[in-house]
Amino acid sequence: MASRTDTKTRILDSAEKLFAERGFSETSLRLITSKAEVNLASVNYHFGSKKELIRAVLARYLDVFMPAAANEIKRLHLAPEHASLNDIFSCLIKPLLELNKVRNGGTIIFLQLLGRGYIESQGHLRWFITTHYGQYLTTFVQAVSASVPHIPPVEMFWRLHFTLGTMVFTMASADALNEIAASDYGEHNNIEAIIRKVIPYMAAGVAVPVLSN
Amino acid sequence: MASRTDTKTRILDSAEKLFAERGFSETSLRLITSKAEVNLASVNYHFGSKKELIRAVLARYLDVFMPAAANEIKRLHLAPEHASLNDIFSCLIKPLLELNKVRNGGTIIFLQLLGRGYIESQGHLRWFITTHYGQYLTTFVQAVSASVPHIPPVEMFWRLHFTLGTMVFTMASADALNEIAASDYGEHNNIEAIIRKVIPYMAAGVAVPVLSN
DNA sequence: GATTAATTTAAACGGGTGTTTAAATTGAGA
DNA sequence: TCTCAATTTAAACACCCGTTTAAATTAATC
Repeated sequence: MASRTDTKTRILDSAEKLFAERGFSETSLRLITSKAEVNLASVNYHFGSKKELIRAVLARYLDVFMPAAANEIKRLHLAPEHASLNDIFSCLIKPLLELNKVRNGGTIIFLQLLGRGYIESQGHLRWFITTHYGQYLTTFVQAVSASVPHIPPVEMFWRLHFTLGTMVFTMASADALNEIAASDYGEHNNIEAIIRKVIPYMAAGVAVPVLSN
Repeated sequence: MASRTDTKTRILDSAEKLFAERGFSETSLRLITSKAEVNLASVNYHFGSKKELIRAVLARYLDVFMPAAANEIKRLHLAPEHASLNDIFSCLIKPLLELNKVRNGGTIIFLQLLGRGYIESQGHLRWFITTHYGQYLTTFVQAVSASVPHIPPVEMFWRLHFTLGTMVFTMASADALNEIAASDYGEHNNIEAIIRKVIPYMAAGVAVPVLSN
């Protein structure tokens, strides 16, 4: 049933790297299959279409990350003291970094894929994520809301999307930013360092008091 | 020299709307020219190439916005008291909203174009903006840095890019977010309301004290 | 009004895209 | 070992893209 390395796996491995680097619509199936050293038609044979390949690439990470993240949040709530926003965001670091064990560079690939997915207006990905992993998202949103009860729901809706934008944009351009930081300031960051930089920024923004003007 | 409405203008008007809505690479010249009711080849005749059209579309806004923004920042510094981060960010609101007078919906179109430009990895736009408007950007960065002197330059570099990501992502998905906010919370925001929501979020993130861990 | 330059036009060019087809090959199960 | 299903392959399909060409049209100058 399987050849050298599973053709399906070779395609997924090649696709996720290219998708993360250059985005979905900028990556052709011909490039993916040539890097994977498989036949062009095998993508449609195994996945049906490019859209379904994109979803499969993301699902491979979401299936690992989402349960692990939800678990961390649940554990956080077992502690008696009130969890801070920083705690909630920070407890996602471990599940994120563990993606590096699943695959080399898995963490940044996952975050970049997520970024590309939300940036490229392809609605099918938004739909796919919310219908398949919506429960996990709800858990997260509720945890955040509970930790800053002074923020009304509508305001929280906006701020969480601001946060999504911050994260997504940062990760999509992480490589470029890291290069500039290295050449201009001599600072070399790995993905964990960048995550640890962005969390306080996002937490402060979400928690800032609402002004009535 | 000019026909009905200048062909050049018809192309620019049609292009900026489509570019803002669906991104640069997802918008074909054929779509632009058919909506503008001009011939396909006229784009290459008047602008040379698609890339140069993209730059021309952005330049039309940057040439208005950048000097106006720099002027506001200069005026801010004439006041004796120390300008807060919120003040600095907020003084960009007026120049932004005045783009609505230049063209209908100009403000959001400009911000979305900016977002698309930074999101799509097309390096030629980054280069174009920094070489043609770099002095204005420097003015802005210096004003921000001076208002929160406790943030070291490297950290400021990262946080300003977090801010760029927040802004850019929010504007690129402003229409979608507004629809959700309306249907889920009954809240209808115009572009100014969204800007006034995101500024405190960004200001809080940029100013948050750096933790030594 | 004739001449010349600027602009518009329809058509084609060369290349890339995702997808489909039908034949060839491979791998198990009987 | 033969059979039949799963997989791989090369080729073609139909379509979209940005750009170029050369002829037709329009506008401006003398």
